[in-house]
Amino acid sequence: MMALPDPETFNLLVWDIVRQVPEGQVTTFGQIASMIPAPEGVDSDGYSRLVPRWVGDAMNAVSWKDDKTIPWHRVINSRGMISLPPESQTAALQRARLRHEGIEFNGKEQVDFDRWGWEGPEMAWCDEMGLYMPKSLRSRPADGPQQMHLF
DNA sequence: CGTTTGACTACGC
DNA sequence: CGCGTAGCCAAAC
Repeated sequence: MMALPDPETFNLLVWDIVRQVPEGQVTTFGQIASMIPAPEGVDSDGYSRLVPRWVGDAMNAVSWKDDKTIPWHRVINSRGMISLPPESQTAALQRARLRHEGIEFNGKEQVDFDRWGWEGPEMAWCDEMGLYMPKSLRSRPADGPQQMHLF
């Protein structure tokens, strides 16, 4: 698919991906970056090495104008934390929105990816967009708030 | 123009 | 584990 597009086009693509993240789930800058093919090819494990920092730039542009069609608050860093300055107004807004969607933070202000991490978009959508399927952020099946007994 | 600075990550002590 | 560092490239200084 396309080589690395100009920044404007790149942002549009990133925003399209972010729009796929369902309410009540989170993704990371790195996970999004790994979906986008880079001109220099892919890693040994099949994923592109696109600089996740650009994804951060794209998110910064959104939160600035607070485009309501883009759930920018669902994008956090690989440590499971909000990546904005902790004291900033924007960080507070992001945290409030995530809490409102039922996402919890542990004592270290981290989100548990095993419970709220996005597993990526539908494969059909990726094919259509010419993107890689990302690795799931979950290392084990999500155990809901209360797990169900099978007898 | 050279420098500095990022909503980042992976890796090594 | 936690913290420091190197590597990334575009944008702002």
